[in-house]
Amino acid sequence: MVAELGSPLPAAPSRRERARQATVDEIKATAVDLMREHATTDVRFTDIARVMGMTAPALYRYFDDRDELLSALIVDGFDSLGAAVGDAVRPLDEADLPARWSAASQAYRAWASAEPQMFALILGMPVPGYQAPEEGPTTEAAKAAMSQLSSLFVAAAQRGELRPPLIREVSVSVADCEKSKHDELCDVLPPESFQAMLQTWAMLHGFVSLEAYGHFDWMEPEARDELFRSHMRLAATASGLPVPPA
Amino acid sequence: MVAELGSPLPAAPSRRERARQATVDEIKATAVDLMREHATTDVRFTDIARVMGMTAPALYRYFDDRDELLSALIVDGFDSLGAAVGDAVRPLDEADLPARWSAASQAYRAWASAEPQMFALILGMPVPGYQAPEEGPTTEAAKAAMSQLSSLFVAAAQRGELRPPLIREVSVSVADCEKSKHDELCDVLPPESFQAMLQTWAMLHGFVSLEAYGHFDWMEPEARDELFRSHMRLAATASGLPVPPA
DNA sequence: GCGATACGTTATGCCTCATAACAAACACGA
DNA sequence: TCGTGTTTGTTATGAGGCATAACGTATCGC
Repeated sequence: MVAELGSPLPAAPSRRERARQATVDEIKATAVDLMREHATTDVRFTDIARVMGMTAPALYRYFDDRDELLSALIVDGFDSLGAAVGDAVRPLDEADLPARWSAASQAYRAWASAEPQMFALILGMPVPGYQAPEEGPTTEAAKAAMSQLSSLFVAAAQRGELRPPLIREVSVSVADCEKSKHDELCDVLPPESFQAMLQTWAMLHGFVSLEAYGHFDWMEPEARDELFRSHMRLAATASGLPVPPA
Repeated sequence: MVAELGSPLPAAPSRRERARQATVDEIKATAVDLMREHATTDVRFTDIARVMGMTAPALYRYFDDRDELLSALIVDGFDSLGAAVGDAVRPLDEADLPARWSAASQAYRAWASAEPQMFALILGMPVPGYQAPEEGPTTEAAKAAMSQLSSLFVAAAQRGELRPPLIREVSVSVADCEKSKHDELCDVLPPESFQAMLQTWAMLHGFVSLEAYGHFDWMEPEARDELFRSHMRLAATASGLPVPPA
């Protein structure tokens, strides 16, 4: 034993544990592939196992039942969405808030359009068997994903670039804000800006939902792109986020 | 035969036809009840039949398969949504466009919150087996429901009360408008207003989706109500619809 | 009333979820 | 190196849903 100092390492992953984790990952990846392929959130253990060259009951060694797999996919979905937005924003100049907002919203949109099933899974109708556990892992993941958006408002506020929103009447109080589990916002953001952030999310989500579910299919892609850009320009204008000078 | 003049009557509904129609209606109503009860769009023929005191195979006399029942429910859903909005707007003063917009959006929201499953069915992720037939009955129904919203824009335009929208850069052309199958709009509405209408729909839909699927549950109902009102005020302001003086 | 049609039943086949019982592979200490 | 217990896979089995088939029975129109 050379490494007496092994204690800081978080539970050295044994060979078996790594293999198990790889299988878990493969199951989830296969499930997502099948969802994409069949354009549905309905995924069959049978199919996953067949693609993986296994039999269905083997999957129960890794997930107690279909709902548990679904929960795991939801967590991953939030992570993936949050990561997509984060990756899009990170390389940009911290001072260029319009660019960051544009990139963030485009990433949200692109993720949803690329993976409409995952999008439906995490932000659409709650799945039958699955109910979000109070304070469970999915709640945490959701918070992390959403904070990618809220951090833009915080940054704008801290830089003094956050204008008051178009709609001033405050209907969401500080108490409401705290219930949203994003405590860090409530101190920094004036209530009317927190409210504007929710409205911005609603605007973004509305467009992205309609598009991801095919309700804008009648439009040419270029027109959709332009419509989205103008929609986000409107969102920024209305919420007090900095907008590009042009 | 007293009624020789029967010909204008549209195919006198025979006793049998009425009974059949009643059964069809009961099946659909039972399906909707079960969807509501189980909070899912997944409905079992077995359950429907059990509730109705029948056996499952009997339902196949009325619907070829589950998808056909689903399609029928989708058509009904659009009709119901359109009717809900229409009923809310109809009694109001035709000149009071702010009130009509407020009532229409509230009706849209109330319908979705009362029947989140139906809402998901018609405007959420397309259901696995079901694909919207080109020019099929669901398309027509969808058009009718959406025209409840667009008619507000038309009315405003015809009364000369439609302001130019906040966002002027036109990204949706007349050609795009015509592809939306709402031909009557494209002559009356300037392109920027058609674009604004789409954005208004996206705003409305975004809020309503998030709320219907429980993502605003952390807010008090009163705060949600107020947030919605301010969101719709913003939508009207941004799109050029008349807003209440206050 | 009688023939045709519509409606509902039971019986059946196939598929999926899920569990049980069993077999092979592996890890690890004596 | 070998043996023992754990992990991971298999096949076998049962419950339940979709869908069809085959078969009575009620109802409608003439």
